[in-house]
Amino acid sequence: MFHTMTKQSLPFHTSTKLISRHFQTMITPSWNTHLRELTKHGNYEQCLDLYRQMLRSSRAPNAFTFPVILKSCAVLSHPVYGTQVHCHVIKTGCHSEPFVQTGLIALYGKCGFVGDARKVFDESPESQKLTVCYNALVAGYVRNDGFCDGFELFCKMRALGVRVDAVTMLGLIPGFSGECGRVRFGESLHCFVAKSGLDGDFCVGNCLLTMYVRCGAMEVARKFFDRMCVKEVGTWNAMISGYAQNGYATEVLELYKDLESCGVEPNPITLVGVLSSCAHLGAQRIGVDIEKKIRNSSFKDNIFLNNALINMYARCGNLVKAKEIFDSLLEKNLVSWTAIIGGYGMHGQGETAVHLFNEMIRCNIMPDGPIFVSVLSACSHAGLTDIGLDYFNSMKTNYGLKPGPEHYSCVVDLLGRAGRLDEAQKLIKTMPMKPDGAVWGALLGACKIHKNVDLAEFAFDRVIELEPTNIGYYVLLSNLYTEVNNTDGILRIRVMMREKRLKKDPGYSYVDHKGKTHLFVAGDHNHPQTKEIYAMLERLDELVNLSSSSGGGMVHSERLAIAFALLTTDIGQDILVIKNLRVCGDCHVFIKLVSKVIDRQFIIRDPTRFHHFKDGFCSCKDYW
DNA sequence: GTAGGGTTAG
Repeated sequence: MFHTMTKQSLPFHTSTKLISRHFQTMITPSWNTHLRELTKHGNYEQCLDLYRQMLRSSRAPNAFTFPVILKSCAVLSHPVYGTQVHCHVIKTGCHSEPFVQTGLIALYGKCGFVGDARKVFDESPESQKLTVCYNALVAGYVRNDGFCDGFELFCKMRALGVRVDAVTMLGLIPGFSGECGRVRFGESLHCFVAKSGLDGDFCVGNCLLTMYVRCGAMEVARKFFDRMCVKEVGTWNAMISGYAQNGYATEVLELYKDLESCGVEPNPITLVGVLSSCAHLGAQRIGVDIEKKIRNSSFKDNIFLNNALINMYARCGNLVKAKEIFDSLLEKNLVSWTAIIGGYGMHGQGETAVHLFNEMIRCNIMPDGPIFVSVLSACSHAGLTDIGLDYFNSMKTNYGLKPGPEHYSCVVDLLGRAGRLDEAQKLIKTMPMKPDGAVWGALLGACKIHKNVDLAEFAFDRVIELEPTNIGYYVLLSNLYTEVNNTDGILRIRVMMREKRLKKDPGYSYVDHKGKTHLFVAGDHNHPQTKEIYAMLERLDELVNLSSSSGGGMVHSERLAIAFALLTTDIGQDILVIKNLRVCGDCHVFIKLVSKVIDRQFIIRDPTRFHHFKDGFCSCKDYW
């Protein structure tokens, strides 16, 4: 990997020849100074390049050279070259130098060779092992899934009386993240940190906060966050990203407002978290403000931010804007493609999604697992069943990718929507892993569309075994029973829900109109324009019934929302964003049909939960 | 003149 470095990566804008002559006259300490300067400014590649020149000039590295070089290897994750440097260390007799040993332990720990790190650690005499040495190994263990070994070493430090400091905690704390069950251990570690007086370090605070977030203990995390005295942008980021990843989108937007009012300057990481929450809520207005901020900033070309913008606009239904940003990107990565393809897919434009995917392949970009989820679900929403199946098969044969349960659930959905329920069932039987809730849920959804009660009951039993509190599945089966007039079934589900104390939130749909968000629930009569809305709905139902038998898949609140939207939006407006409509085949058929009849284009965004509403309809709140 | 750590983006 070392030979890949270019001459351009050398320091100074002079020729290699000149540099060589310049450095040949130098003694080792001068080389060391240059090397140190380079790493100080984060120029690790150049540092290694200069080290190579040093060797070519027959200048022997010393105990001051190696820590710098090992650090560079560690940061760049160059284990192969790092091992070569280890040989140089031995040749020059520097292997017993404590600074060099620590560098080696850190290098091996960072590159995943924790066994080698341990070897170096064990070879070092006990009297020479200081806190830094332990810290490097503790962090090495924790990073490489060796939490128990790391914790054991930490206990040994305390038993031996080796000083434990903030950096020890920074290496150890991430090991307490993960499953919810560990949050108690995390809290006890937190107690230790506080007792030791190490909680004053804001890095340790950030680390503890992230630990709670990763445990999914959001309330504990928030309490801790509120109590933290020093909050720098990283602290806010840990909390914002934590909320965003755990689906607390409204909390993210609230926290972002707090951040702004505290005068903290957000960085790209902050904004990515906020944009992803805008995407979830359909809060395009805030997204637009953030885009303005980005365009006027130094990070306007940040690929993560641009991808987040594409994702936000696409999910908010503004595919034109999403595509505009996508096209303007000089550098597109797999995430950019996934965002735009997913966007077209979720709005029923499967053909465009597939076309873009093919274009991506033509550009020699290797697809990965997540992009196949976007492509497969695009195919299933657009009814491109066989194309979707071909893509699924190509995952393994053309790209060597192993389909995960998320891909199987897409294909079950794909087959199921097309009415190929037997094949869907067969596919589940041949899955190389245990089917998860989403797989059985997809089958259940398909059974609902095709009114197959027996198979639906079978899938339902499986899915509630895996996700007993997911109300959606109970509602799905109950709705199917309603459609086939199975009163016993409806009652049975109702009893089950009561026994499990599951309560369904009323389904609602909403439409943005002139700065107000109008919200509808089934059978809603609260809206001031109720009369006109119901008249319009009647007309629409008539139109749809005349043209096709489809359209029955939409619930009442959705149809009310559409009727209202058609009544109120300005003539000449060609894009209408209707929110919280379920993205399903029937829904798209209905929308397409209506837009054809009234000669307007509809964009539909995916379902979302929105907490800030009153009964009936709500006015524009802070977010819109 | 040197060394150890964490947060982050579909």
